[in-house]
Amino acid sequence: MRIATWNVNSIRARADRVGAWLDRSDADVLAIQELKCKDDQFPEEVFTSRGYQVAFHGLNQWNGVAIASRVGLDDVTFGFEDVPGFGEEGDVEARAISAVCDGVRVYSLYVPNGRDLGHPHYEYKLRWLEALRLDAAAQLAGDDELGIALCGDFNIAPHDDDVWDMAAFEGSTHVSVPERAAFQSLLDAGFDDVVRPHTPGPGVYTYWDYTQLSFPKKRGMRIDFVLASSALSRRTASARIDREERKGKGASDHAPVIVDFS
DNA sequence: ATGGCCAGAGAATCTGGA
Repeated sequence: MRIATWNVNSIRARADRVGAWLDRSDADVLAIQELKCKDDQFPEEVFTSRGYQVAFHGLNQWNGVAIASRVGLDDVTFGFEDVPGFGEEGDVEARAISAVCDGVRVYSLYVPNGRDLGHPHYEYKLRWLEALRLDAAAQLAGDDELGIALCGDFNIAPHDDDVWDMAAFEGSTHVSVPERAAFQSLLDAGFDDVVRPHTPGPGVYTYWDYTQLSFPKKRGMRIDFVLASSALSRRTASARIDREERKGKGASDHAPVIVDFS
C-alpha cells in the first residue's frame, strides 16, 4: 500500500496539479493539508473521477485537511480526542482528520504553526501536539499492534540537519527545544519516522519558502512526516520525497512525501 | 531546467504562512 502526505497550500489553486500527481504517483492513500476552502468548495471530482473516495474537513479559508483513498475509507473521524481550539472563542480548527484505509488508521494532520516563540499560537501548538500524543498513545494502549500512520505537516524540524542553516533559525519556531521535545514524545509513544531512513540528509527537505529563491538555493526544511506505529513501521518497504513536484509555476511550497508498505 | 512569494477575502490592503 502506497501512502502519501502533501500540504497542497490550497486544494482549489492546486486541483490540476493534485490530479496530475495522483495519476503519476500511483498513491493508494493521500493525506492532504491546507485545503484553504470550506467543505462546499472542495473539488471532489478531482478524486472521485480517478476512483478515489475522499473525506474532507474545511471550515473557512484557513487550514483544512482531507484523506483520499482507493483502498477503502472507513470510520472517518474529524479531529481527535480533546483536540484544543484557538482564539477568543476557543474554536476547534480543521487541522485533523483520520480514516481507516485497508486496515490502517491514516491521519492527515496540520499542526499549528506557532507563529513566534511566546505567541499564544505557540502555546496552542504545544497543547495540540500533547493532545495528539495522548490520543495516539491511548489507541496503542488498547492494542499495540494497531497500524496507525500519523501523516502531515508537523511544522517542526526535529534535528539541526532538517533546516539549511541553524543560524538562520535563531529564536524562531519550528526548531525550539519544546517543539522538538513534543515531536520526540510522539516517537516515544510508539511511532517511527519511516521516511528518514530512506532519505538520509543533510540537505533533504520537504518544504521550501516561496521567497528569496529558496528552492533553487536549496534552502528548505524537513517538516512533513509519516510517523508509523511499530506494527506498520515494520512493513515499510521504501520512501521518498517528490522534490520534482516543487518545481515549476503553480507548485505548492511543500513536496509530497510517499511511503510504500508491504 | 529550478529563478527575486503565494492564496483567500474582498475591493485596498490585510491575514497567515514558516
